[in-house]
Formats: sequence, C-alpha cells, structure tokens
Amino acid sequence: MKTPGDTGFAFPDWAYKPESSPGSRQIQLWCFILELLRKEEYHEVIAWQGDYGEFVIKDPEEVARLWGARKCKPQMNYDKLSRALRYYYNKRILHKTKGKRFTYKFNFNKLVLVNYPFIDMGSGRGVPQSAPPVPTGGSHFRFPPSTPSDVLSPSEDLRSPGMFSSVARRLGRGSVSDCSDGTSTNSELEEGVGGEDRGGVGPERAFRGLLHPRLSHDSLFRAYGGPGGLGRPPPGHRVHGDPMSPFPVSPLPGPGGLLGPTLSPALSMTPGSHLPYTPSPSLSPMLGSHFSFNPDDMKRYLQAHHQSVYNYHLSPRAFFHYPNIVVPQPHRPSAAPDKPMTAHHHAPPMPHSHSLHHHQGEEQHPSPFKFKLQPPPLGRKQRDGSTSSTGASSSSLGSSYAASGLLSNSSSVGPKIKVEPVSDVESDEEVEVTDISEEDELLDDEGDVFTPPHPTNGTAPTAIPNGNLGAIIEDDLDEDVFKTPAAPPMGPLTPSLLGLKSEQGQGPPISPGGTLCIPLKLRFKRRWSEDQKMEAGGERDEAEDKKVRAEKQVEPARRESENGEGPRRSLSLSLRVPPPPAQRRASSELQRATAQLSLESHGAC
DNA sequence: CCCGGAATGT
DNA sequence: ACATTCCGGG
Repeated sequence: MKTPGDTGFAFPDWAYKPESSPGSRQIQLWCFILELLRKEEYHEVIAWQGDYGEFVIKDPEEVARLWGARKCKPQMNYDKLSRALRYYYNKRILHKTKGKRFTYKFNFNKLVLVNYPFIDMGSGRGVPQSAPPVPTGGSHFRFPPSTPSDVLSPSEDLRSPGMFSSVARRLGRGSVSDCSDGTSTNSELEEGVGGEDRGGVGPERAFRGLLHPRLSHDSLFRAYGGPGGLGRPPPGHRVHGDPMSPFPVSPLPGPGGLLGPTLSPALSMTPGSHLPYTPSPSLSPMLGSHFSFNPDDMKRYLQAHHQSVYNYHLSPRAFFHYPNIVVPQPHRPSAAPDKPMTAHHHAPPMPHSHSLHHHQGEEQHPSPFKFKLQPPPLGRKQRDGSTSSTGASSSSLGSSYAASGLLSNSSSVGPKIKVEPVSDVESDEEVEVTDISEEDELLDDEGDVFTPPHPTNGTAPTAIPNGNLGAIIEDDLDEDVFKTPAAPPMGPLTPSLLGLKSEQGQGPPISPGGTLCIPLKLRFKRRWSEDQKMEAGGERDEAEDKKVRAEKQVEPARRESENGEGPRRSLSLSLRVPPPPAQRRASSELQRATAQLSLESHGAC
C-alpha cells in the first residue's frame, strides 16, 4: 500500500526469472496473470484477494480476452484459459481455492524455486507460498538501496520477500499486452528484449550472484514464521489488506517481529553479518554462475548450511527415520480446530524450544509415528480407479531420470499406458496437492482434513548455488518445500536439540560415508534412502507429471528412484527390508547428482 | 463452475 | 513444454 501510486507493488518480481525461458519465449499464463495482478489498471478484472497468493478473477471473460490478446488467440475464453490454469495444478504453480469462484492461489514457492533456484526458500515456510508483494515500493523495484536502512526500515519491507524482488525482479517487461492493444504500461523499460542485460538489469544479475542462498530462510523465516508461528489468520477470516498485495494480511505476525537485519539485497552482500548460522562465506564464490564441487568450497558451503539444514530442511519424512527426533505426534491438539496445527508441530518457529520437548520421551518404538496423511482429497483423479498394476518399472536407475525430471519415459513405454500415479494405495498425489496448498488450503479444501504433522520444514537443503539446478529443486524439493510450511524456528537451533543424531549432527556435515563433496541435500537423501529402505521398500514416484510417469509400483523395492522426494508414500506399511548396501546407493546418488548438475533449469517466465 | 482426458498446435 | 480446443462428467 504505501506504494506511491505506483502500480502494484512489485510483487512477485522475484517470481520472474530473468531470462525468459529458453524454449518458448512466449509468455506463460501464470506470468501473465502475475502481470495483471500487479497492475492497478486491472484490478477490476483480477486482483489479489483472500489468502496469500490468492487471487480472484473478477471478470473472467475480460481476463481471457486480455490473455487472448496477448497470445493472439482471439478465440480465447475463460473456459480455455481456466483449462490452462488447471494444468498448473500439477505443476504446483497454482491451485484452486475451493469454494470460491474464479479464485486461484499461487504457490510462490514454486515459482521462486523455479526462477531462482539458488535462493533458499527456507524450507517451506520461508516464503509463504504466497507471495509477497514486495513492499518496497513500486512496481519497479529498486535495487540495492542505497542504504540498507532504506530498504529495511519499513517493516513492510522486511516482511515481504522484497528481497527477492529486488534481487530478482525483472518483469516490468512488457506489459500486459504486447500483441494488440498497447496496453503496455511500462514496457519501455526494456523493450529491447535483450532483456536481462538491459540496463538496469545488470545489477540484478550481479545480485543474483551475490544473493546469499540462505538469506531467505533465515530472514524470511523470521519474517513470516516467526513470531506468530504461522500466524496467518484462520481460513475463516481472512482479512483483506492491500488490494494489490497477495497478502492481505501482513504476514508478519509479530510485532516487530523481524529483526531488522534481515533481508535486503544489500545485506546479501554481507552475508556473514546477519546470518545466525555461521559463516557463510563460501557462498559468495560459489554463488556465481559457476558452482564448483571443489571440496573446499563444498565443505565450507556445507558447513555454512548444515545447521540450517538440520534445523529446517529435513523432510518430514526424514523424521520418521530419526528416532531421536521428536516428531509431532498425531496427537492433535485437542482444541484448536483450526489449522494451527502446523504450528505446533514441531518446531514452530518459535524460539522457544518447547516444541522440542513437548514430546514425552521419545519414542523408542520403531514405528512410532505413523500418522496418516490426509485422505485423498479430491477424488477426482483416481476415479478411474485403475487398480494398480501395470507396473514394471524398468529403470533401476530411476534416480537419474527422476532427477532430471525429464523423465521421458518415452522409450520404454510402448503402448501408452497411462497409469495413475499411485493413487490407490497411497493417496499421495492428492496429498501433495493439498499439502502444497498449505495449511489454509488443507482446511479449506478438504474440510476436515487432518493435517499431517508436518514436522518442520521439510525441505531439503535447497540452497544450491548454481542457478542451473533449478530442476533439481523443482523435482527434488518442491514438494517438500511446498508442503511443509512449517518453518524452522530460529536459526540457531541446534541440531542436537532436534535430536539429530550426533553422527553428523554437529560437526560439519562431512559426510559420514566419507564423501564429503556431496551436497547436503544429497547426503540427506542418501540417508533417507537408506533409512527408507530399511523402513520400507518402496516409494517412488515423483511428482512431476503424473501422467508422465507411467510406472506403477508393483514392486516395492524396485525403484529407489527418489528417496527423498517421492511424494509421500503411505507410511502405512512398514516392512522392513534389509538395508541394502550403502555403496550402491551412494553411487546411484552420485549419478543422480551428476545428472542434476548437468541439468538446465528451464525457467519459467 | 470446475475438473481433467485427449487430440492438436507452437 | 505449454498451451489451445473440445468435451464428457460432476
């Protein structure tokens, strides 16, 4: 709001990738939507409303018309446009806000990840999925403020990921329409297409390089998760705030909640200072476009992150396997019918450590927590009820394909068998979606869904220095990231508190196995894999296109493809399988890593 | 309205 | 990949 007349604020500028996607240069629908949302001119047609990231298409046909104009598809209409939007559900870029007509919600985490993979979203909650409009000010973002205070001062600035915008922004580009009517408002900026290199952008890029990956979680976390824990208003009452902002309500719960120091691009330049965790340093070198596996760098990098990783990034699933970790039990807090659950779960962002102990002891049982995931929310997709079978997964090395997300099953799949992703047995798909949606969604969507205790955050260490890794993030992390909103408490939580095993717990995460060059994430996965194997055999599946994956898990043990990411499997069965040779896994992991690294992220927008 | 499958186009 | 176009079904 304070935006000076500017049009909307710069909101998810960060959501835009500086370089437009390689393949198709055309604007994507979600980008377009975002554009409309950020312009006041279109507020009569489409605007943020409701929860974070939620927007309502007030005039569907008009939006469709605009879209059609942009794409030069005169025949466009809302029906078609909405179909396109629906395709985003699986991609997790968007989801529908049920019960509200023409209302959808962006999953900004996804967008950020896609576009700025190097930014650590802070597991899950870092950025609320929805996005923060950037407060800073206008639609055109400013860069590094001349003075940090500039940026930081207003509380608003802090709360929103303004940092992203500053760092990332870009948009500005074209305007809503380029095709026909010249509605463009600010296209002048860079009509030049060259886009990113264009004036003004340079710095951004520079920033990109500098941006500290952890920035977000630390700071964001503070900002969002902090004090109120998930302080968002219950679904019931959503307050409307700034019309332009996706966040009607300030995400910032607490009072002064966030410490000032948080974000700001400027800060990013000086990583060490504001981050609680450690040293950070290695990042800078690594952040650049080139990322190296140099052991030293990696080590430093890992050190810098390990804590955060332990604290925040474990996938919820991971907790199952760590006996020492206290996992929020299914015991639901009696009262609070609301969703706040997530908050308690495990380490709410609060500084209090209470969360940690509130568990009585520990569960020595091997299978202590098995909570059930929510039931499949929608029933739609599995309607055909394919029985599960079909199977045959061929790839033993699913890992690599999975990682790439490329997974073209193409070759092997002969007859196109369209198998549903696991639906029956595990409701993962749905769950995923729901989870992603976030807590609000959970309730909204399903009514009485029982929220899984997301432990904390669940995510894997995302900070990946190299922008190219976007794909990894997407594939590997997105799910967790999205779904687990919870965030980690403050930075300094120590691993030990969490109970993470001492094995690696405290020291620098040097690989237990000896491979110390493996990124944390991978290491974790590895662990997960191992654990999972022990725990059960199967899971798989990745999330990307459900259709794409044609495999069925007939055989549980078969694919080890994704350890960490598979959409959650139903934990129901826990058969124990003898732990396979770790080495094998390791190598596979490495392969995967390699594959991932080589991937290119196709950005979005 | 909304949902996704299917075919088709870029 | 990402739509666009149709479309049957809820």
